[in-house]
Amino acid sequence: MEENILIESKKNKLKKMLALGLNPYPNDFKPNIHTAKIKDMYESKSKEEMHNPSDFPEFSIAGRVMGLRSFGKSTFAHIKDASGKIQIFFQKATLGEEYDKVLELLDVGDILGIKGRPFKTKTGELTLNVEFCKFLCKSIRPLPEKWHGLVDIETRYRQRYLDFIVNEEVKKVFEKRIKMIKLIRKFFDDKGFFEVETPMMHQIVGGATAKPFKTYHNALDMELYLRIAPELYLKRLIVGGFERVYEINRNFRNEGISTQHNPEFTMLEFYMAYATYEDLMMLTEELLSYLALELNGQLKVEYGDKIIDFTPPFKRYTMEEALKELGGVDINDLKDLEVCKKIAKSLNIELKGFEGRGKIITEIFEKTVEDKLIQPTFITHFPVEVSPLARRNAENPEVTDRFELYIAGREIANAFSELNDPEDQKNRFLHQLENKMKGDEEAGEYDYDYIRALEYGMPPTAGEGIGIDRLAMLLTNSHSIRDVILFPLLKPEKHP
RNA sequence: GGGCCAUUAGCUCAGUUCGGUAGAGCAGCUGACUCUUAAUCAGUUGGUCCAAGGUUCGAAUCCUUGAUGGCCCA
Repeated sequence: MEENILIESKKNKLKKMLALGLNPYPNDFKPNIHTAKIKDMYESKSKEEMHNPSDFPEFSIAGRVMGLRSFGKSTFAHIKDASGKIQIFFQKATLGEEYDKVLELLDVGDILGIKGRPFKTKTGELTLNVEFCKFLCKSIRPLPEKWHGLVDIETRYRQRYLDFIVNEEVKKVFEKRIKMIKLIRKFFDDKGFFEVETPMMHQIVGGATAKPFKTYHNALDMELYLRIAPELYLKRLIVGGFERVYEINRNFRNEGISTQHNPEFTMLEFYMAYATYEDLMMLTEELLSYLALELNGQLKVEYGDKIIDFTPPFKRYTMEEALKELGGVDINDLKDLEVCKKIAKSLNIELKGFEGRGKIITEIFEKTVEDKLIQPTFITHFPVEVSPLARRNAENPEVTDRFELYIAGREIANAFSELNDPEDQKNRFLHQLENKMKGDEEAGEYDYDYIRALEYGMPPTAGEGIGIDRLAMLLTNSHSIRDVILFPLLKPEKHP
């Protein structure tokens, strides 16, 4: 295969290095400071004070060369490390013969170790005057163009490392996501929750309604599923006496990919004994307003052309109220299954035959109301049929003590007071099995051990799940889930 | 699953209307240059035009199928 001319040019420099006895990939240089720290130290000094490098100490830095401006006997470049960038200045007067050798071998993209003293240039930019320079890694592929950077979305996702090298703002999104997750941990740790890890490989599909990924354990000759939710294990811990637990980890759902869906995604689930779904609404308001304030400095957060206001309390509607007030659907019509089916049909909702009234009402809600819920809004009183693990409402046993939180037209959180009546839970599982027989691929399975656990007794508990990726999207003003996932799933690329 | 759009040099993009020698900038290479920062100046290399078929004297361009990606809808 013919080598690209740019790669060939860089490989030629690599060969020259080898011919000169230089190791292109050594690991014996230790930087002693980050570039941002040097900038902090000398930011306030004037360029007159910093005219002469020999007045200042020598620093060792390491990073990637990000620009090369050569003038014959002197050359400027920038070095980029994890903290940022700093300009460096090579001078023949300082480096002697070493100057010509380095400049002959150096390309943008190479990783260098530099020792040098700081000064300020005519334009006032803090710069290190290079006194020693060592190649730490020779790059043999050209970087994308310096001005436009890397724009092609497919390449940005496939080669995220390149995206990070040339598109600085991308790193900020992920730094914010990481900070958000740290804050969430702090929030729950401070309230006495234990962070736990429960199995990712399940023998029984449960805890949510979704199609699972299947896998296989050879030694045990056993089919396993990647978990669609950790719920049933976390509640086993509540049975065991933990009282407050949370888990931040991956769930896997074998469904379509879109700007809102990645097959593996990160979920926060937490469970709190002796609490109700109403307590969790307050806790959720507290958590989200805390995150918005800590991450963006204010409770009003820009999201596209909208301003999302995280100031508590959030709006609350029962599902019926929301259908009536926002969806324009008459709740009296929804009391009859056949009328529900007609309304669903008029809204182009596809029914497979196993759906009962509760399921259809929920579908009508999603179709007519969901995208109108821009500001944070709790929707409560979900039908029992779509809430197989939630406690029934004391006044109306057809609905559950459950809420979903919607922001920017998307489901962000789902929570309920937990069903701890083993007999009721058993019947709900059996109903799920019936639906599975009727063709509901998302229906859960009967979990014998979970029922057994409930029979020992689970304290009254409330639990909630929050989609971390979607929350990160909101707080980083990102409009595709792929922009907040480091390596989103893509179809395989063709290699030449 | 359906509709629309995109795919041309390493990168960012023209060229497709109306078929007629494959283009620019950056990057690379050669040369000049000791305060630039998209350095500048002169010269220059580089192409499976996403893939496979078809129409045509002739296809990056028109047609068909497919691949990948994006947006919208379900």
